[in-house]
Amino acid sequence: MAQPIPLRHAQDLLKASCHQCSLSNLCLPLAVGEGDLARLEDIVYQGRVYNRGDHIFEQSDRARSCFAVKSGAVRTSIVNENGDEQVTGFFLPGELVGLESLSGGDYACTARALERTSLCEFPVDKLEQLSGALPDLQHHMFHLMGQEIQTGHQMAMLLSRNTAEQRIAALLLSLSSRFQRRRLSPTRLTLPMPRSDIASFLGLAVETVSRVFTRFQKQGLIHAQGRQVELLDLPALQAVYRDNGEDAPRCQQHHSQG
Amino acid sequence: MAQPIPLRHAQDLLKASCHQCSLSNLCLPLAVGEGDLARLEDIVYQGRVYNRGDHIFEQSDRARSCFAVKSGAVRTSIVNENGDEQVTGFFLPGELVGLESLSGGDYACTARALERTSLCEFPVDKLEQLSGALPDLQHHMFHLMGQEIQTGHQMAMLLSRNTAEQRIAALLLSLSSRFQRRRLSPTRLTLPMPRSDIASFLGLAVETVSRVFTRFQKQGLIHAQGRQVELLDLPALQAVYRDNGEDAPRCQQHHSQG
DNA sequence: GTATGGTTTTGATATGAATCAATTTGGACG
DNA sequence: CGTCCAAATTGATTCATATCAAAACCATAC
Repeated sequence: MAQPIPLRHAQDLLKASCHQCSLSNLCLPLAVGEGDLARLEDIVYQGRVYNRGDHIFEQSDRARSCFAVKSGAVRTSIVNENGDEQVTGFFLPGELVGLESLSGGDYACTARALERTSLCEFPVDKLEQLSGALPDLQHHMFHLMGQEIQTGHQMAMLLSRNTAEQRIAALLLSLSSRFQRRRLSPTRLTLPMPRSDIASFLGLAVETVSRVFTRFQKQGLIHAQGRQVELLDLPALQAVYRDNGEDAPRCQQHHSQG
Repeated sequence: MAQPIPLRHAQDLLKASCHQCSLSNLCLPLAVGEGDLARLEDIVYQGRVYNRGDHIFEQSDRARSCFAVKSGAVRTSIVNENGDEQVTGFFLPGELVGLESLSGGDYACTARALERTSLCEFPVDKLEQLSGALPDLQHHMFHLMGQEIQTGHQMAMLLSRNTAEQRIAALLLSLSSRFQRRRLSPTRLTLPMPRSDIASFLGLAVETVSRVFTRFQKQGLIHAQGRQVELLDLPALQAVYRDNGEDAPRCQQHHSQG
């Protein structure tokens, strides 16, 4: 049942046409010049569509590819030796999942679709080969991986130094700006993940996440209806993230009560 | 005073001789064939020696190089917008510091020597160039960066799911195996960092670190005398890391109450 | 329309680690 | 050899969040 790489039918093995992709300015194609784009298209497969819960790759399977999200959303998670799982990332359209697979060996995490999702698949060996030939692509891969390392450090900071409120504010703000990057509303979001995934990702209990959502709502920072979230006061959320309980607000912005 | 990149005297700008370096089997040279080693040596500078506390590079400075530790130890840290600092990593001989600098732009963290330390310096532009020419080197760079991303995820897991005891056990075990890689004793370590750095790295208060050390000592897991630490019972430490408070020990190992 | 199972919310309580406060240790240096 | 300052330890108390328990909500299926 669980295939390392999903079985594909012939008609699914479509060469992707980055030229026509609306995400090309967010995704790998942005790294290569018009002239070399064809060579990137040569190695990419437009994969099948995944339904909610479908696994894209599984921890410990041989790492063959990394994936770009075309539509939908992906979450990655790792399971430690004790068997408990932690969500390690959420990936939205235009973002690359499984960059660690470039380390060779096996996938260090499991990737699943959070909703109906379509992906482009980049076989690591070909991607590596092409990177050797296209300095711009190599540069961009280094860039992306470096970013991912930095994100990890930010995450460590968030997890070890920040309160539940700050962590959730940070996540909402991150999602907001990533939505904006795609020219979607930065204030009206539909969260692709359940509260439990948010909790796992932020190192909190589900109950805490729920409580913070209601607290934010009561404070007028957000309006949340299940997965529909409206960010009513971005500056205030930023303030929460920055100096949650701190007495002295650094800037002139302070959020309204009620 | 604070130089982005330390000033060097002419005699310090020595071409490194990876051929003769005892760490070549742990460091970048291991990636390139005997024939290409000279090309790597061409781009590496054997930097000056750093004293305890010397900064190697500073957050927000232009990222020009990454560094391999030859001897001594390095710690990296980031400072967030609130101004509080978090230690993000410790680097021992044979390990590469500042891989994120390959993302281009500025350093995302500050690196300082924890003790008298000597480093080799790899200018990122040249390293990138050479990676394009030497597939094995490129492969290795991807490998290292992928590893670093994975380490980040492990860290996130540790910080959000594990108790103080588990975090400290994990750190001691990590140091132990990294010492062993260098053919040093895996049980008698001299910690290169103060308790406060351990605390910051693991997201704990110094007091907690101190308490756990004494607790471990009382339980006969370690013998600690300041920075001198002897790991008396590695399997027990592993057990602590795995299933700290859990009722049912998974394996046959249970530690003695000493 | 009503049953069903998972998700989310809410409440009460317990607890691990932070914080505050003080003491001890140990190395650097005159 | 004693002084000094930073690092480390120990103790008492507080607090944020986990945990336990239950209710409410919501989508889907029947």
